[in-house]
Amino acid sequence: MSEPRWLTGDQLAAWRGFMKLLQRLPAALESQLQQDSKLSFIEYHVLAHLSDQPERRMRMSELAVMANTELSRLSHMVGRLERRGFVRREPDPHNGRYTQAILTEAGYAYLAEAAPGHVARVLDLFIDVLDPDELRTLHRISDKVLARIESAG
Amino acid sequence: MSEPRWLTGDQLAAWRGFMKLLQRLPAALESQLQQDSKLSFIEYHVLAHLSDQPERRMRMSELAVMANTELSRLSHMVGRLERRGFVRREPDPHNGRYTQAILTEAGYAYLAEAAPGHVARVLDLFIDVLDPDELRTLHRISDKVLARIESAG
DNA sequence: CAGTCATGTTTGAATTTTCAAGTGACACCG
DNA sequence: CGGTGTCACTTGAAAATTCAAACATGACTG
Repeated sequence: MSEPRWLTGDQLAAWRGFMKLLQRLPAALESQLQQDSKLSFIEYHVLAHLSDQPERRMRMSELAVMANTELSRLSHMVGRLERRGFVRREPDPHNGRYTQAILTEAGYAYLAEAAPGHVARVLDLFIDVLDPDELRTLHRISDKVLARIESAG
Repeated sequence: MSEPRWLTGDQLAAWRGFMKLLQRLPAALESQLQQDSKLSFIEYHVLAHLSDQPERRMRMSELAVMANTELSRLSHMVGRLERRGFVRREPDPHNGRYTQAILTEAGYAYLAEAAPGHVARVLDLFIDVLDPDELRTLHRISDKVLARIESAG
């Protein structure tokens, strides 16, 4: 058994800061969405992804990937959004195994109302704080780490 | 009502990538901890912060700040850790309003088992993927965004 | 020194998420 | 075509989290 390797002081400080960000930024965005639109971060993104789609509809499993969530969680979540009238579900006419989630008119309207406030907060708390170079670096960092996560399984 | 501002293409791409990271990195770390040590990310950090403390004890409210969590959640969580024998609680002898969470011997031993695997994963998925310059930039980014979140309330 | 107040923490109920098992549609194999 | 299998999704129960209210201790006030 080899001596386990630990983080250097700089690495630890950077990691701690980043972890704090990991916790605080989503919380800050959630709180705005919750307050102004009674939506969670993920619910917002489910609606947003649907609205980007040609027919405002998408398979549950695709949607799960896009929203970075598990199918089961999505299924419960879409059930709730359905009860609110924002989404409805239909079996895919071409293949009954698939279910399509469809953004309703009411859902679209609701999203349109919620979006500007959310985007404003993303700009205010995140985008506008960073200079273009930092944003570029962060983008590269994200891709690198994500690639590593993929390959590590 | 002014035209709401939106993100540029580059900004959007960077934001999307970063959001994905925000979702995937904690999930990847959690899954290792869960698998190898039956601890959630936050539970691990609660134990870790306690172990860093002089007497391996800390007030609940301080601990909540360090672990970036709300007091209520922490209280439930410490209750669970207590049932597992890793932590115990005592009222602060100097001021009965405060509660101190105390890491037990068993909790310390358990953490000592869990730590190397977790650290190895942080190194593997995160630290080792980035060069020192990127890590420095990320550290600066984290501090800037966190400062903005603080000041925005 | 009783009464009110503020603060730190806990508690229980409601909501959400996770986990494991269940269901239904299609594909394939004999 | 009848099984058997697999895939996409749903469901229900268990676990965790959030939310609001309760509680306890000490501080301040008249």
